[in-house]
Amino acid sequence: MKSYSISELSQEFDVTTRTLRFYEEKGLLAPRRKGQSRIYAARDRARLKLILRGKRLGLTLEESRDIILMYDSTSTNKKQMQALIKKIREKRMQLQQQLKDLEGMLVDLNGWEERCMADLGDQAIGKLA
Amino acid sequence: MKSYSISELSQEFDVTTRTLRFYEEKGLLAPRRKGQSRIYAARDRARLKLILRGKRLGLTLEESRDIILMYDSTSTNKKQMQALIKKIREKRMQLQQQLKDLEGMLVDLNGWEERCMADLGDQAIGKLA
DNA sequence: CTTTACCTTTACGTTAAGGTCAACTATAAT
DNA sequence: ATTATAGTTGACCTTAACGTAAAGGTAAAG
Repeated sequence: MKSYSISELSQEFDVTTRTLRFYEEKGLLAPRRKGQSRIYAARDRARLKLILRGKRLGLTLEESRDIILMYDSTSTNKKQMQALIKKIREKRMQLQQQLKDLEGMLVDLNGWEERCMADLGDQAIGKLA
Repeated sequence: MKSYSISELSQEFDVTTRTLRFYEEKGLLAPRRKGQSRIYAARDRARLKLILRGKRLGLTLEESRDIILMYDSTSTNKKQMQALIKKIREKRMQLQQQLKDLEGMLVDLNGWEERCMADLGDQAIGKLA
């Protein structure tokens, strides 16, 4: 299976090596070692993707860690599962609110752009007149 | 026109008064004064809404300020307008990426929930057997 | 053998977005 | 007059998510 050095991974995802070490420190990544150097496997790469997606959505690292744990969670006991489902539902509600916000903001931006373009047109016309 | 005291506004949007003063300090709000007390107008309320929407989407206050400035921007000169359009497009691209991320994450969450529910079902069946 | 390129750990610094606390001020009610 | 309620400024504190610098290990290349 393909594996990566810290600099390979950092370049691929455009983060610093410090960031990768930091994520490890926080329990989000767990590369194995070869000597003292870190070796990242496909699993770590996948996790990093999840973390970065989370970041783009404004999740904290802790929230991303929760999500990663969901990915990893092998079927546990009933109480734990129910707690997990509750968390999932909460997060989904929040994401759906975010979706609304996002659509609203896109509408705004599109409106503005149109307005701006129109104004630019007016100025051009003004020049011709 | 309706106006609001700092505590009215803070209660309506569930933020602290400190937060409102902080936003003012950062140039995001600009209530007028009556004596030494702040009086927020509909305009401030609208701005606050924008700020909070931005927050939910993970925007920084500075980004939200930019967006507010777009709202306020009365047709300026051509260079400025073009810069504005560029910014709008960048932001829109970013939001569209976010939209993808969001949909991806919702899909994941829905998948997990199903899996969890299924597992819970299995356990229930196990109890009956 | 030493330079070069990567890698390591340790540790202190920084920024954003407020929280918290202290010390007032103003106004209204009792 | 005193108490209560809402407001003010100023100052320092906190947390997350890294940045940055110091000091050094390791392995291949010249």
